[in-house]
Amino acid sequence: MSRNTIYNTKQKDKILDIIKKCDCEFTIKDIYNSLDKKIGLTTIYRYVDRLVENGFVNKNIGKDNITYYRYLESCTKENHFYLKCDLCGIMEHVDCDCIKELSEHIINNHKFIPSKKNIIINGICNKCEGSVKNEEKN
Amino acid sequence: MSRNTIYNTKQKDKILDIIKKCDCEFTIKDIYNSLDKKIGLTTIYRYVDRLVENGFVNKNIGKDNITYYRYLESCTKENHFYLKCDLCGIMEHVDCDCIKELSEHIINNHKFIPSKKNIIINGICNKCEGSVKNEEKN
DNA sequence: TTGATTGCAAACAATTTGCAATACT
DNA sequence: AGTATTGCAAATTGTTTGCAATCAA
Repeated sequence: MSRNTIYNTKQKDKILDIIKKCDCEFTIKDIYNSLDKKIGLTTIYRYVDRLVENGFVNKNIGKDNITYYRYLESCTKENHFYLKCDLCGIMEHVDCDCIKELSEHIINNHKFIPSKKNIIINGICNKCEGSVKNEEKN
Repeated sequence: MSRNTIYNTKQKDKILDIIKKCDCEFTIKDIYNSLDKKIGLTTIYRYVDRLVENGFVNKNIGKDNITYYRYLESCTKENHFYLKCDLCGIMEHVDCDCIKELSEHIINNHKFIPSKKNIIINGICNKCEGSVKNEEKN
């Protein structure tokens, strides 16, 4: 009978350790390369995927076409909110009441509980705004 | 001598046509499958990549691990806003002033222009709420 | 003891590259 | 004519799967 018990292992500990130390984006290979004693790539993929599913880690494609992950650090704290630029890819963390207000509104009016870990709004950052060009689309 | 001239071709026209008609996310295969007379996959990849580079299309990885693209044109149109359930995956479209207000706040206070097309807030929908579990990160 | 996890090798899928043929200006 | 573009086949890369061995509870 499946009981869905979760086991703690050295591999998971080690991987989470490394992830927590990256204060920026990381790739699966970054983790692999940081390991003194190697862990199977498969294991890393599987565990990081789990963290993504549970909302502790964010996953996205960089301009260079590489898959990057980010530890959404303070997931136990309230309302963490990021602005992600579609052009340069920078993800800025914002701590502002506006998000708390929005959350409450959504809960009350839309019957939906927003994640407090990873609210990410895409758009265009200040730096990139100037450089938005209107070239032809060819 | 390279002049970097850009040529218009039937293939590009056709691809852009299809992209513009999708008012939501699309994949490379979506485009390919929409074609009556086939265009090489390579060509689609190359052209869509160009659109991404030029900022006309946004690219990202979905929860399902598939690469999705979005035509950004209609950033000038209405606020499009979705609530996406992390558990069942349902993405509900919401038309509400709260998002307009938030947008304005972000523009004014955070020097960031939110995409008006693809604001997606993750969380847990009403139906799934009951089944929320509080597992560890293992 | 039981079920979860690991890690290898193999399978798979998505994307890129080389290159000759073709189309655009 | 000269350069950009196309599209096929092959190569490459990233990720997943099957499965037997191992480990945590």
